[in-house]
Amino acid sequence: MHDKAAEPQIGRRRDPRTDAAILRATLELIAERGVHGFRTQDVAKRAGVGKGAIYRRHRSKDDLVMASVAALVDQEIVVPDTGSTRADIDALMHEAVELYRGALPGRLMPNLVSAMAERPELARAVREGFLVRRREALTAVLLRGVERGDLRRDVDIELVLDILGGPLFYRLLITGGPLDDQLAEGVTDLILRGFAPDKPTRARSTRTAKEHA
Amino acid sequence: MHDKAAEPQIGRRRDPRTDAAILRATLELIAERGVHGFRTQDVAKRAGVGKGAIYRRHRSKDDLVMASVAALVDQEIVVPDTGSTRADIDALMHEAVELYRGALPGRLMPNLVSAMAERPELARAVREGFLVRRREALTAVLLRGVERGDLRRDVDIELVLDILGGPLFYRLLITGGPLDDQLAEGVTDLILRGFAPDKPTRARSTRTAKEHA
Amino acid sequence: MHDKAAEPQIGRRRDPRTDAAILRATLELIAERGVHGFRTQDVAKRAGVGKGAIYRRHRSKDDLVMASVAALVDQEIVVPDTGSTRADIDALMHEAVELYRGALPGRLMPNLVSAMAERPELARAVREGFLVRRREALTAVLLRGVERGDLRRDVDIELVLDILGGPLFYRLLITGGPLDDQLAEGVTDLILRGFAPDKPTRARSTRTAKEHA
Amino acid sequence: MHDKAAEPQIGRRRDPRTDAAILRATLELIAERGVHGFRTQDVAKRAGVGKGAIYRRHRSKDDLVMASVAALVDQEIVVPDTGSTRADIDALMHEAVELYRGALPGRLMPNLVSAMAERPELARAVREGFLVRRREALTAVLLRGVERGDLRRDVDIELVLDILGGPLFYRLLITGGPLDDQLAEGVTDLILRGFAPDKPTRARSTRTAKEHA
DNA sequence: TAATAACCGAGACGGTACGTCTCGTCTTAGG
DNA sequence: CCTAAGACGAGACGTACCGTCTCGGTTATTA
Repeated sequence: MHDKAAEPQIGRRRDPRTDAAILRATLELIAERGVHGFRTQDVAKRAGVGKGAIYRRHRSKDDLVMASVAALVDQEIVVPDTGSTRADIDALMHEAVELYRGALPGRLMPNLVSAMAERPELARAVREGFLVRRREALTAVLLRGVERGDLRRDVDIELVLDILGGPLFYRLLITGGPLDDQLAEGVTDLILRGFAPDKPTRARSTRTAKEHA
Repeated sequence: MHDKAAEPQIGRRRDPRTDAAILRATLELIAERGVHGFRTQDVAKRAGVGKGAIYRRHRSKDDLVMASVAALVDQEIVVPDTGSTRADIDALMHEAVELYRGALPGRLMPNLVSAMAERPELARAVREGFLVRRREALTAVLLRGVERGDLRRDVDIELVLDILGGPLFYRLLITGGPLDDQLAEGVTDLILRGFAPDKPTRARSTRTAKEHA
Repeated sequence: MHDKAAEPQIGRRRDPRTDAAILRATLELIAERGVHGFRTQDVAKRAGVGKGAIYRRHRSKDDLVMASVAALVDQEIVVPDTGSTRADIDALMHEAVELYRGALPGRLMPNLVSAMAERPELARAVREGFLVRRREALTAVLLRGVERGDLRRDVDIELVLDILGGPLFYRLLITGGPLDDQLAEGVTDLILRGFAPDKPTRARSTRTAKEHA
Repeated sequence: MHDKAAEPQIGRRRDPRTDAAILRATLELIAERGVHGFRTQDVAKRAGVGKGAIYRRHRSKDDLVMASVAALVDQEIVVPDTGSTRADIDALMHEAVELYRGALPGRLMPNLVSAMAERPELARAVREGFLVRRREALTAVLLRGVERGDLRRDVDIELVLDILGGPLFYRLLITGGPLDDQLAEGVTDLILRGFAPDKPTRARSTRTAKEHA
């Protein structure tokens, strides 16, 4: 958003429907013509607003794109609690796969990456406003896994998070490989196996192996 | 290159130093201002050439970007063969970490990602001209690991490659986390442990643990 | 004025101080920045009112300009009657010189001219509401001069009026020459000499009449 | 013109046909839609050029209008020499009347006036580049008239020039009165009669002196 | 006294022209 | 035919301004 300052108490208030219409039109146009293929004038026309209304809210076209993406991904994350560490991780991973397999995030994420590289404050906003929530949810699940004896006590949580998320983004952004359940399950499986406690905790590891089979 | 056809035999010949200066200036400017943030005019000025010289060689700005990147990544990859699967993987991973920690590729990659998303031919060029070679080197090492009994015979090579590379790009592009040896070794370690053959449980895992320590 | 209709009998009445403040601010801003150089928003700010208050009174910016000018020039003209034709003309001419030498009308007039050229109704308003009164006063004086025998009976009053007023505006608007008493007296003198009755001077008036015919 | 500086010696030269096409299109559009009623984009389209070509030559729309006018009025003035002072003055006056009666100058002059009031350097340019030539031609004719004995030796040339030109502009800009031969001849006649040498008629000058006192 | 209606300042709104900027091409004088 | 410099046509961008509308609140007349 352009003005994060508190709303002025006098004068006509900004119409929230205009806010929404602008973001909505932007997302539609990005999906139709690509991030650099649409015109601000088209956004204005489709949203039924003037260009001024757009630029009052977003300081540039890039900013508009970013805000639209942010609005799109601004959703609650529920920490799953099925009783099974594997099932919990799987739930979050499948959710992520679903999200990025969608048309819009798939087209937007690459541009977001480039914008983040050039604008640190945007990078911070995306990380703190979006990634952190997913990472916190995963962290909660992983810590329960440790408590439950499914994961080693000295597991490097940061590393696990990057291994869970990395391949997903790698395929989305770089290799173009498939974002599917197989990926999600392959990674989850590796984590559970690779970071399983060393000890002779047989019963549990057996169960894990069974679930995999 | 714009004209791959045979060089004309008459008239003044193109100066190869001009070719190089253009590519070099382009890479610098991409790193400084991003793929969409630099201007062809700037490339001309920095390279000390006219815009004509650029467009005689590259048919568009995107083409110029592609050629520059191609020139950058056009380097040999040696497949390491130390006798130890872990050491071989580590060698390749450390090399990659070194590469992306460097100034130019590190700043180039985020911009490249966004450009790739919009230009499939650029994406293909980058994948085939650059990634594929690293992946093939890793694949060779992994297959030797399988032969050697360090990895399961049914290991999903594609998945392993994505798990090896994913976290690296994830930190570079998204989280901003550190690109260091700890990351490289953590991932290598996980792969070797997670995809270790099941049966000969004890001896091997012990050895693996030792190597890690 | 926007609504010439009778004031509504219910609701809050328009504040006459607001009426005046708007006109005053408009005139100041026209003088400062020209007819096309000021903004309605500036008028509102300087008058301490909202834009709505302006547009409730004037249907457009041009209308506002017109009303402001009308308010400015809405002044009585007294027809002088000293007994001397020369003194009467001089009185009116000096008054005019004084008026246009002043800051506001002097700066307003050039802008007004351009606005008049594009808006016939403004031109008419200025002519009828302002010029006509001066011209009528002069006409009265001139007709008395004719009766008194100071001017020829067949004098072209319109032409005399334009010769009296023209040089004044010419200097104000075009040449930038001085608006001073010397100008006023020079023109007055010429009129009295050039349009003096023929009789007392035989040779000359005959020749003039011939040439004119 | 935007850049009065010397043309750079290297690079492509500005196309003089583009210069002319822009001015031509501008004049046409002014005639069709008025000075403020046309759009720069329309000029570009009609001239078959890009907006850049316009703004490379003229720093603003107003500047473009002015340059167009300047091009229009940039014509040689020939000093007439018929042997008759009256005929010489008449020739110049009729020429001026013809000029300002035309559609374009008639529509442009008012705007020029307003622009001159706001931009002293424009005012100077118009005066020195255009008015001065007419005034010099008239001055030459008047001085010959003095030599010839048709005008008083002590005639105030500046005043005469303003009386000759003033009524013309007054009607054009203010009163909207007719610009016709009658006006030209009436003014010429008055000058010749009013500034005729005193000598042959002593009584007159005495009387005039008395009235003035 | 309460309801009603028009006023008020502030400022967001839709619309539209402006002037800037960049791309990829073309033109010039020269190597 | 190459080169550097820079003008060219095209068209999107972000700004500025107009005249309208909305907001919370005030003022005056009617009921």
